[in-house]
Order: sequence, then structure tokens, then C-alpha cells
Amino acid sequence: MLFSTKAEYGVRLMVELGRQPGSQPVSLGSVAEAENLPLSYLEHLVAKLRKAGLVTSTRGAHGGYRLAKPAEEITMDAVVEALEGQIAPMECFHDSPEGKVLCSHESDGDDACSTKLLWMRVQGGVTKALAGTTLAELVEFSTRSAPTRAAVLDSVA
Amino acid sequence: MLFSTKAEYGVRLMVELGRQPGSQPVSLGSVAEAENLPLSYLEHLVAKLRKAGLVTSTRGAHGGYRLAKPAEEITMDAVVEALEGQIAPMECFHDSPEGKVLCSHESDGDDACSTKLLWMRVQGGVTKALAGTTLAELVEFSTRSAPTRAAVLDSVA
DNA sequence: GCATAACCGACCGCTTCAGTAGGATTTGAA
DNA sequence: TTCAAATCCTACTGAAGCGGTCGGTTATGC
Repeated sequence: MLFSTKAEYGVRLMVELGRQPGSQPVSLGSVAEAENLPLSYLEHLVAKLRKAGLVTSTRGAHGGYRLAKPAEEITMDAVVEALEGQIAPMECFHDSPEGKVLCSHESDGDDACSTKLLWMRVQGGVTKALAGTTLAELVEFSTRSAPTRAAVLDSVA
Repeated sequence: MLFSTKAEYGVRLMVELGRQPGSQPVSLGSVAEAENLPLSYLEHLVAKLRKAGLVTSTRGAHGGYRLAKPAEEITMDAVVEALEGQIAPMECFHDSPEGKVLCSHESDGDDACSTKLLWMRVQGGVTKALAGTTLAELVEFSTRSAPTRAAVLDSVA
């Protein structure tokens, strides 16, 4: 698996928040119940989302969580990265301050990484998919009728 | 990380085999030395490649491994899948006999997976990158001069 | 002041990763 | 025919991450 359930649960949580139109916060408990996920585990995940500035929280009774930005401005690369950590196809990939992607093998006089081209392409494909999908899209998609959804999915393939 | 070092090592191994023009087999030991990887670990990886029909082996003295097909006909989705197992963005994705990708959440009366659209796109991006890259490309890429490689990589971004 | 929430840290069983170790088997060559 | 080189196979191990659970603390509305 490329991603663990942290991404799955976390995205579902975000979608659930995105569904609520009102400005009042949603409690984690109600999200957990709606999505049938363990509350105490969601607490860990939402903490990551909060630290990443994707949701805001209000404490105390009738508290809960809200999206920090409108759903149209939240892209999935930020969400998944907050949950799973740096997204790279391979250990040796780390983003340099400047050029974005570097392979740590290259510096040691070694003649170049034979795999770099491959991982660059994979990286490109993944980030394009994640950055090109907004939370608003997922919210809308999940509230559509089944036939309409099928049509959307066909357009992906 | 999307993939573990199994994919990294395995692809390097394949490239190393692809480099050898002759029809005589290459010993794992020489590959391990050339790529500076632990021989006994490579044994596990090459076993997966063999079982997947990507390499063939000849035992005994002066034995070793060869590509089972010309490098132009070997695409990286087969290689990576042999090493890492089924490639899917999420646990709940499994390929049905017919339709390719299904989400296991959908069957239980639950109204649809809010994440499906996202994972479909990710899946598409990854398989496109993997299936669109041949071993021959990587072999050629890795034997190019540094400036030429840089030009190729620029074209990816 | 009490219920309801967000917060925080520790712990736990399980699986995978990245190797290591040791041996068995096959084969070419001396 | 014996030796060395190689594949093959199984079992083991330490470390890390996954998917939670639990208990407790703090903040807040009623």
C-alpha cells in the first residue's frame, strides 16, 4: 500500500468537516460516529491536521473543529502530507531548499542513480494527482448520486 | 515513503542485468559489488523477480541471472509490483477480476467512499509513471553523460 | 460546578523492513 | 572425483511503524 489508513481516515475527517456548511465547530465524536472510526485514534490524526494549519479547534463544551480555509483552497497534497509525512517515492529523496527533489546517492562520487528517472516520474504522477484534487471536489463528489459518481470516475480512467 | 528499498535495490539489480550485453549470466555477487548492496538480501529480492518471470537463473559455477525478456519489453510496473506486492494507494483497494479497481467499503450499504475519487487519481498517476517506463530507458539513462541526464530530468518536470 | 469537549503522553500487540546466518543443491572445471 | 562457485531455501533478529487504547489534564458553556 502506498498510504496507510491515516491518510484514509484523515481525508474522510476533512470531508466530514467540509460537509458542514455552518460556521459552528463539529465535535470529533460526531465525526467518529458518522464515519464509524475510533474516536481516540482520530484525536491523533486531527492533531496533525491542526499543526499543519488545515483545521482550527475550539475547546470546551460545544467545541470542536472547523476547516481553517474554504474547501476550495485545500488541496490533498497538504492533507496527505500532514498525515503521512513527506511524500516521496523513496528514502533517498529529500527536498532541497532550492531544487525540490534530490537523490542522496548522487553526491558520493558514484556515477548516477539509475533509478532517479523512474522515481521522478512517480513523484510527479502522485503530486499531480494530490495537488490537483481539492477538498471541495471530494465533498461534492461524495454527495452526488451514484450514477453521477460513476460518470466522474470514468473520466479519471 | 511510497516504496521501500526493495523496489530501489530490485530496480538497480534489473538495470545492472540490462547493462550486460552478452547472453551469459551475471552472478548476484558481481551485482552486489557493483551496486554496493548486501548479497544475501539481494537473494531474497531476485527470488521475487524470478518468480514473477522477469529474470531467469542458471545454477552452478559460472551461473547467474539474465533478463527473461529484452529490456524494451520490461516495464517498471511489473518490476515494482513483483518486489513490493500489489500496488494500490489504500488497503481497501483490490482489483476485481473484471473492473480493475474496487473499494471494499462500497458494498456495505454505506453511502459511497468520499475518498475514492482521490485514490483513483493517485492510482492512475502511479501506474502511468510505472507502466510508461521501460527498463531499457533506465539503462540508457544511467549510462548517459551527466548534462544529458539533467536535460532528460528537466523534461519530466 | 458539572458535563462536554479538546489536548497530551504512554503503552501495546502486530506486521513489515532490512538484513544475517546457515545450510542444501547444482554445475563447470581442475 | 573433488573442489569451488554459484543459486536456492528456511529460519531468525532488531528496529520501526501501524492501529489503536487508556488515563489524565485543561478549557468552556450552561
